[in-house]
Formats: sequence, structure tokens, C-alpha cells
Amino acid sequence: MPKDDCNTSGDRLYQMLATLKSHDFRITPQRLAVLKILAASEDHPSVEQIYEKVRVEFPTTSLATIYKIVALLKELNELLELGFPDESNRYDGKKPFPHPHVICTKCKKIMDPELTSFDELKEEIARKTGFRIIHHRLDFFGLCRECQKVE
Amino acid sequence: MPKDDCNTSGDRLYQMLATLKSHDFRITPQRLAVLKILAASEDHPSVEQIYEKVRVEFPTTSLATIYKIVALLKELNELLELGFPDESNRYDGKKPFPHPHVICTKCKKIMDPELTSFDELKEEIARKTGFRIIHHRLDFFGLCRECQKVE
DNA sequence: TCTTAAAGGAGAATGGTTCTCTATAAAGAA
DNA sequence: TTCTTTATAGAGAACCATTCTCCTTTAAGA
Repeated sequence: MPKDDCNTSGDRLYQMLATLKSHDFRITPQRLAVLKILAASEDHPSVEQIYEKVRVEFPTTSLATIYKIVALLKELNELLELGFPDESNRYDGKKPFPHPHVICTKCKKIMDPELTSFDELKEEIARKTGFRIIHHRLDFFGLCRECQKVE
Repeated sequence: MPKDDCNTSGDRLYQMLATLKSHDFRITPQRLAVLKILAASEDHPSVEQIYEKVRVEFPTTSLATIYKIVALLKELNELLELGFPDESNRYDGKKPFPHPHVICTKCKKIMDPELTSFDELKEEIARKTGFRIIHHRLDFFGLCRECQKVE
């Protein structure tokens, strides 16, 4: 099953577990807990947020452990990292491939918009610059519906 | 003159100076030096790189001063900041408004590609998400022509 | 030249992330 | 099941780009 065709969080969990196993990485309780959280989360959690959730079940877990698990999943291309220089990085475990994001600068919510015809843009760039494009990052910053109302 | 229609670095220097003056900010030797560097630089320098250049003329300049000047110009919308969580931020003083960048992951070169039809993408996003889009960030990562040859 | 508030300089503080080192435990073997 | 090995977890120090603090200097109008 391709990564962009997971319909349930169970699919994603199974897929991430399979990737870990196929690379001979051990399935530890901490790793399983993080995978479950990532596979289920509708938002784009930070390491700190994952940490808080894991600690509900495993109170002795170290923050460093979460960082290590996140780094591992990123390395295995099972997790997309959205790095921000001025605040915590955020993670997308459901769609671990580059795709556009819409970010509310007020409540920090991050959403995945549907978007057509981005590939042609990418090809135009490659043709005009001579670059071999490996990946990309497209973020739109603004105010979500709710935060527009409050103002 | 609109910011996206400066043809020479002199134009940009004059424009940035005018903005500082119109907001009653003092023109200090350090600020002038930074403005000149930003208006002239073809690349996208980091604070450290600006610092090194300023120190040629003013060896006692503090790194904190460069940070302060950069923050001020950013606040005045005369400088575009490209933040990177894992390395130094980079700055674009020639085109201080959001535009796509192409970034070589090997030599760290940053270029401005010409790009048509990005606005419709932005409108599609706003329509589909209900966000009021304020600004955006579009980065393509890959290998530039030179780094493709070396491998 | 004088005055004064803004700006600069130096170094400490910050904070998300990474590193180091030791203790623990997952998973295959016997 | 128990044993063995080695990856992984835990705890806290270290890192480093950036920001902050506090004091000194200076730009610019009077």
C-alpha cells in the first residue's frame, strides 16, 4: 500500500511498524506509543505534545527518547518534519511526503489543503533553474476561519 | 518606486534609507554598512556573513548589532527572512516580499527562480480552506547545476 | 556646542534540539 | 523458559543561533 493511500490510522500504524521491522529496528513500548499517536493525530503535533501524550501511559519516558524516535521515523521517510526556526518543529505522520500546509499564525493550527496542479509548477522550476529538485516546502500563513472571527 | 521594481542596488539602498528616515530611525555607520551589503548582495547572506563583511570596515562591530539591524529591517518589511531550523537564517534584501526560492542542499546556494502563475494557486488555497492568507513560503530543495556535476 | 534619547558593544541568557554515558530490555538462540 | 547480545531508553549536560540586559557611545535636532 502506498503511503498516500492510507485511509485509516490503523493502516498507517501497520505501515510504520512494517517499516521498522523490515529495517530490524526493535518495537519498544515507547516506539509503539509514538507510532500510535502519529498514526491517529489529526493535527500536526510537536515533540513536546507527543511527549505529553506518551507520558500518560509511560510516565518515565524521556524527552530525548521522543526526539530519537522522531528522528528515526524521519530518516525512514515515515514522518514529515515541518521545521520552524522560531518555535517547535511540527510533524505529520499521516502523509510523510512533501505537501502544502496552511498555518494559522494565531492559534498555530496546521491544515492540509487539497491542491491541484502543483507538479507543473515544480517542473517549471526545474527547467528554469537547472536544479534537480529533491523535495519542497510550501507553507501558507494566515488566519483560520475561527481566528478571523475573534480578531 | 515599488519594491519589486528596483533595477540597481543603488535603488534598493536609497529605498531602504528612505524607509528608515521616514520612520525617524537614525542612519548610523553600522546601519549604512548593512544596507549597502544587503542592497548589493546577489546571494542570500546569513547574519554571520553580513557581520564578517561589516567588520572589514568597522572591526569593532558587535554581532548583536547586526541582529538588531536585521530585525529592524524585517519589521519595516525591507528584508525577507528565510528561516531554517537547522542552520542560520538567510536574508533577501533585494526582494523583501515572499517569493519562491531554490536551495541547493549541498553548497547552500539560494536562488530566485522566475515563476508564472502562483497567484491562482494561492487563491485556490484560500477558497478551499477559508483561511485569509497573509504570506507564504515556497522552497524547492535539490542540487544546483554545479553540485550535480560533482556528486 | 549641547542635550538626550536612540543605538551600539559585550557578554550572559534562552530554548529547542542533540549528545554522552550508563542502565535497561527486546528478540533471537539454546 | 532462560540466556546473551546489543540496540534502546533515561537523565542531564552540551550545543548554538538568536535574544536579552545593561551600560556606554553617539546621531541629530536645538
